[in-house]
Amino acid sequence: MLDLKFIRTNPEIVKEALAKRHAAIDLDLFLRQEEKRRQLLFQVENYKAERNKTSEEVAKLKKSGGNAEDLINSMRNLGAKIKELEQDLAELDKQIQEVLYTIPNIPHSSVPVGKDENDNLEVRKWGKVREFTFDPLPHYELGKRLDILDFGRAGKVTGARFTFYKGLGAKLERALINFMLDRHCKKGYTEIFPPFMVNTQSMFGTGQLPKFEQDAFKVENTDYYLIPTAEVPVTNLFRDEILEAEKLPLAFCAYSACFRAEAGTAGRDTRGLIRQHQFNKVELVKFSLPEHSYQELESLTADAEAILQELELPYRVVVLSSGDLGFSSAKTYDLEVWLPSFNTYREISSCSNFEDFQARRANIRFRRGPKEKPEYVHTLNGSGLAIGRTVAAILENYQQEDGRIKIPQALQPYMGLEYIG
RNA sequence: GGAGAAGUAGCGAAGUGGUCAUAACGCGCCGCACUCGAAAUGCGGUUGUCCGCAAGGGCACGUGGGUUCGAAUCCCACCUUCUCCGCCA
Repeated sequence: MLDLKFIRTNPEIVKEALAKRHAAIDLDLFLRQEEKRRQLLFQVENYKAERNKTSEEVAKLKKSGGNAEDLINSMRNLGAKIKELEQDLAELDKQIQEVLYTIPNIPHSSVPVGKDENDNLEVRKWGKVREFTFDPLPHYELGKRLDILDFGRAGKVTGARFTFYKGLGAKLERALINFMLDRHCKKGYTEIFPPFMVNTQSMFGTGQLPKFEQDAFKVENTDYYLIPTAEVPVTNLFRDEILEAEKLPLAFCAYSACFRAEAGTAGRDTRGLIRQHQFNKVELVKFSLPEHSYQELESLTADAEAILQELELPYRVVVLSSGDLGFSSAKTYDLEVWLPSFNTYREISSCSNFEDFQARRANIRFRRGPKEKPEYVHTLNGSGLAIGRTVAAILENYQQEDGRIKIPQALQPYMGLEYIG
């Protein structure tokens, strides 16, 4: 969420940001309400100051044995008036918050202005796309033939967009999780194994709520949501806390299952591992000083890229245009891996700098020194990487003419073999 | 799920209707003094937030309501933690 004071003093910047994102929010109405709120607040506080003063006099009078009846009677009206105004204020507050909570972050100046994903800009490309001497199969076809992925029975047992991994398929998934966590830990990330459910407050803190409720799975009769990414529990680790500046940056990596309702994607990527209601992911999360967050974004992105490089999977990096940028993000790089069956690059990681947008929602702050005012940290995160899509990429890119799958060199110690099949 | 206890500053803790909330007292932390230096000792300082150019004022004692002229204090609901019982991997 944006700073209310900032919106008030820089309405033009906010309007421009909203336009870049094609977000329809009536900022002028919002600002008028906000003005009204401040007037009301001022009035209520004046009344309260009067009440406090009089109450003190009552106390003094009673202590010295005097009669306070008149004062007490005169205060009855004031109390009622305060209560009434406070109700008005609460109502106005609610209206303002409803809008405030749906205003997206301001895109960073380096973000290309654009309409949608078609305006994303390629930043760099890595690796050589393989030339096949035979017709490559899609990963779901390979998975079925090798008997390592079972989509049909998952449909029976649970429903569409779920998968059973089996035998070496299951082992490959597990090997990738361990491989990625090991690599990130070696680079200084602290491993976290988070809860896979979080409460409403946490979902609000990272920006999933209130706007994107329909994308999440809620556990009935509880205040819990299945996490759509480990970003949510890990970023909320320090909610309502004040960190010491010397401890920053903090870097965490976390494996978790991720649960997404995938609302509005009916008919898209219905086959295979690309779009599931449940998938595994290793996530990177950083808490940074504001002045370092953009260099942290570069290094976090590089850390995610390093996994693809070690696995020798061709990929490219794109910077998302303002129209494609996520709600909470100020700048996002997507890593897209080459998938032969799609004959294109598909997203396998998304690395974002949220600046203080999440920190303000979740109230995560730091202090530069004793006596200094607390400031909001900058939060960042990125997939490092999505496991299911990595499995798909390995199956497709490493398939052999005889139907076997070669295991990437770096992963062989984790798999204990060179080929599946 | 049942019974009991507790939630106040970084930690421990006092306060049981009004001059006790910039919150006693203790520990910790920071500064100063003493010292060659340190320990010990002494003195001082140590919550956050909102409105306001400022002066000044408001709010917060787990959370939300209620009673009252006035609530940390009384009442109700909820949350969390601890102890015991039950169940369970």
